[in-house]
Amino acid sequence: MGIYEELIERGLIAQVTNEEEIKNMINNGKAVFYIGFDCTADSLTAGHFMALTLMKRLQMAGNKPIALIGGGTTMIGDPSGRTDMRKMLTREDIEHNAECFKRQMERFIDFGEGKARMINNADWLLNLNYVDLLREVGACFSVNNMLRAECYKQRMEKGLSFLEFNYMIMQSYDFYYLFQHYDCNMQFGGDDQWSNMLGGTELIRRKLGKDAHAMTITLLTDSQGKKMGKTAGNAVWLDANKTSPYDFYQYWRNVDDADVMKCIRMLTFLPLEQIREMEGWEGSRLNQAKEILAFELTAMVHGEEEARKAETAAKALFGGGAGSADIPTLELGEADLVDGAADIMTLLVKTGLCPSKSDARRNIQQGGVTANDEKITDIAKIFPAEELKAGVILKRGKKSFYKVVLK
RNA sequence: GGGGGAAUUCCCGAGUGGCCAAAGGGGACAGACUGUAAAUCUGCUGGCAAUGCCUUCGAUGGUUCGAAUCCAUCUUCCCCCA
Repeated sequence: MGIYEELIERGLIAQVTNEEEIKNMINNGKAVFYIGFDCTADSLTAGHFMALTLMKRLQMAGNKPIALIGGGTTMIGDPSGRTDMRKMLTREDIEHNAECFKRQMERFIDFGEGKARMINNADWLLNLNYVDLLREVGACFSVNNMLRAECYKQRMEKGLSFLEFNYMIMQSYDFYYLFQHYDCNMQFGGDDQWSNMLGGTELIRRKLGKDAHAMTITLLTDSQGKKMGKTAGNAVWLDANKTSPYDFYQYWRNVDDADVMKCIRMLTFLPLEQIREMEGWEGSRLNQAKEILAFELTAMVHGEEEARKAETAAKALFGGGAGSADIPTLELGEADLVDGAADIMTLLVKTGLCPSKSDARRNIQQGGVTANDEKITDIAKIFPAEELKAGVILKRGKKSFYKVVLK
């Protein structure tokens, strides 16, 4: 079974320009492909994760990935899949973000000599001359066709700035540039990138008379059709400082029943035989699948050790016992005490379990707070120093907890 | 360039001088039920030294005892005409 067949079975491929040629190319390790990453934040997210694993899969099959950092395209902002314009980022922000991306990607992809490359499209896009560009590639694009592209269609309702309209041209130019300078013969991207990607193959055909390929990855959506990798509108980050390994683990541990197997198939590197066996799991047995999913992904992003810690912490907490050392801890000093003690609401806020005291009060009043497994009913509850020295485990709701220790 | 309309709390969206920290819905959070799932029901949803006080209805300035609401200027967006 070739890598192409594997990708199909895992449900990763959405659209391709030419199935036969692409299959041949990647099964034989002949592809030099790129995936673009726009650096709109200072960390990659779970949404990028699938693209990273795809790069890795293809790399393992002998193909050469190019991670294209969008230092230039981010200056414009991709309107695809957006109903409003992105906020404009400064050049410094973008450079900083690109640096962060680079560090994170190095964990997944082997950028060793001749194995993969990381390139920033700022290197060529930022120096383009407007008139030259218009003459060179502008002539190859039909506005009529561009407007027909799905990504612009939606925006025709809400408004689309000329700036964003040019995104497709920039992305196409990237492909054109990489094709010429790096022998890049294929582009990968999320399915929402399809029209932008076709722009590139079209440009290469017109300018150079050669064929280049494009292939899109199925977007990871949940059973309700929403993009996965977000909680309450916030991204799940790959950076441990922005989303702790424990939270990352919990995100996947908590996916819907309906979505587990899909996630395992699409995101993990478990062998297909093993996955096929799991397909039949139902009901509460799916909890096992969720544990596997969460562990596998956390291990990939944060390393096995962190994954194990997250797992034991979770098991200890949900299993009843609460003695694990691997749970997030807040260390207090004498200075944090008032009259040799600390009150519950302040602790809840200090640990970040509650965003404000008002919220802390609400949670207590609704019976959602426990300390060492004892329900707290008094919003004025005080913990004396001796108790804090031994360590107190605070829980807000079922899934958030923090250990507080007085040093 | 001309004309018309809009901006409200996490999101959608009511509110057109005091009864407005601002209806309703969605989401989020908590509780019950469960399998750390889904569905359902209940509560809750600006902050604080909390029967009160402070900050918030695009921005700034003004009118008024009192402004989300009225006026002026500005910003952004949408629609129509060119």
